[in-house]
Amino acid sequence: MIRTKSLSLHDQILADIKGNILNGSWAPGLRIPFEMELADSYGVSRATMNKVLTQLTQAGFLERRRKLGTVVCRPRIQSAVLEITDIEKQITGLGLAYSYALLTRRLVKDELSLSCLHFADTIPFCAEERVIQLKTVPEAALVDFAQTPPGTWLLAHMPWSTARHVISALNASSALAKKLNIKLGAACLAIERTTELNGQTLTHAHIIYPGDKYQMVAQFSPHLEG
Amino acid sequence: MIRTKSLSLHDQILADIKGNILNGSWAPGLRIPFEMELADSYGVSRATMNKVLTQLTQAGFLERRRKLGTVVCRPRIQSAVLEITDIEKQITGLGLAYSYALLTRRLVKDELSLSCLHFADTIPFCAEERVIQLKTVPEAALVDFAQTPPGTWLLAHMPWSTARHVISALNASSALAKKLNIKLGAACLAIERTTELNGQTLTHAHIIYPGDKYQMVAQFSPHLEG
DNA sequence: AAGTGGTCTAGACCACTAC
DNA sequence: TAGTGGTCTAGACCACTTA
Repeated sequence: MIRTKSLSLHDQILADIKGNILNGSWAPGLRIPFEMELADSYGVSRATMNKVLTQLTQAGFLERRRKLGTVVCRPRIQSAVLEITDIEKQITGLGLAYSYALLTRRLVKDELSLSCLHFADTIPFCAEERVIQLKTVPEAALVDFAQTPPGTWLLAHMPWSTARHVISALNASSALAKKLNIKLGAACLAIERTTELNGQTLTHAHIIYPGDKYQMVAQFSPHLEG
Repeated sequence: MIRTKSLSLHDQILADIKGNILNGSWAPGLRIPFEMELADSYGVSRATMNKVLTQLTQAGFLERRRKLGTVVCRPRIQSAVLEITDIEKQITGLGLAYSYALLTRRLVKDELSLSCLHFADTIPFCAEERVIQLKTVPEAALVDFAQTPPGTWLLAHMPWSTARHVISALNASSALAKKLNIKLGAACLAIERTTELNGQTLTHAHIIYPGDKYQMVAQFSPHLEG
């Protein structure tokens, strides 16, 4: 094992074992040495070794069973980490100038409905339809969202929440085509995001990107750097 | 704190603290008690408390700095876990019958190019264009892939690897429309998957779903169950 | 200089499960 | 019943950062 300086013991060992799995030295199905044996061979305590093996197990590389031992898992191209960035950051990250326009704002019952556009260098980047539940976010009724995009405002004013994203493809309707300045029927990428807090819906966003201007990238990298 | 039986101490404490953050009791920016104080208040050792706080930090809920203390992070709707399942499992998971057809198979230089279709109840579910690098997977040259889909075969015969997914929307070309039995220009969801092993490209897959038949779901659930 | 988190150890007991 | 992983503790030393 190559010992890199200024890296903790367990991180070095983790990188080493992960390397064995990723380069094929430790094939899926292989029963690897017992925790105590590994601890001895690396010259560390069982606690440190356990920390490493626990992390690798949580990351999906290993499967452990008492008495049976530790086995290398079959790869499952199954869960990938999808980066869903704030729209403003998406655009400025591309080196473009960001701007924003509120199209409509309607307040019906306990729902605030917003329709807005996000621009990259004055070109429409995506269209957003947003519904905010005022029962859960009453303060939103007092904001006009003329300057601040609802996503940005909500991110700053909400506590932690969970979100569910549905990604789909659709053909641009005439209204959408006008908004985004694209051809009627052009393929678009749609992201529907439902944000919840304590099981209650906070907000619902429908964000539509022209298919030729945007694509999402998901990296399968089992929750571990390296 | 509610103590659920048959759950480890650190898991109980983790659920408790995560609850405080998710329900807003501990707002973003709040400096929470020091590790020792929390350990005392929960009646556990510092090591156990550290395990909990380390996990929450890795999950993006907390930020810790020596001397300064531990602070609740701002939420970042940023990384979501995207489930990218095997196509056969996708279809059978919907309660439909899976079948598969190989359309073309060409061997040029060190690349094996395949074109195939996946069916759900005899209806085209998605089209797959696949290129396998024979330099990295020489065994693939001997397989005819008439019965076994390349994705399934590769998953079973490859060691661990990393993958990068690019998700986009496109209008169906005439050739694609015929294959999938959809209208010309219909919006489709396209997934481009590049699989690497030790930095070398293993295989490249281009999978296209009719936009009205399939959508992807990504759940933002910061690497922790609950 | 002091205080906090980061890491590591040695030892212990328990729970699960193959035998 | 024996062996392995799961968990927890008490104590220690170090590293980083603020004061």
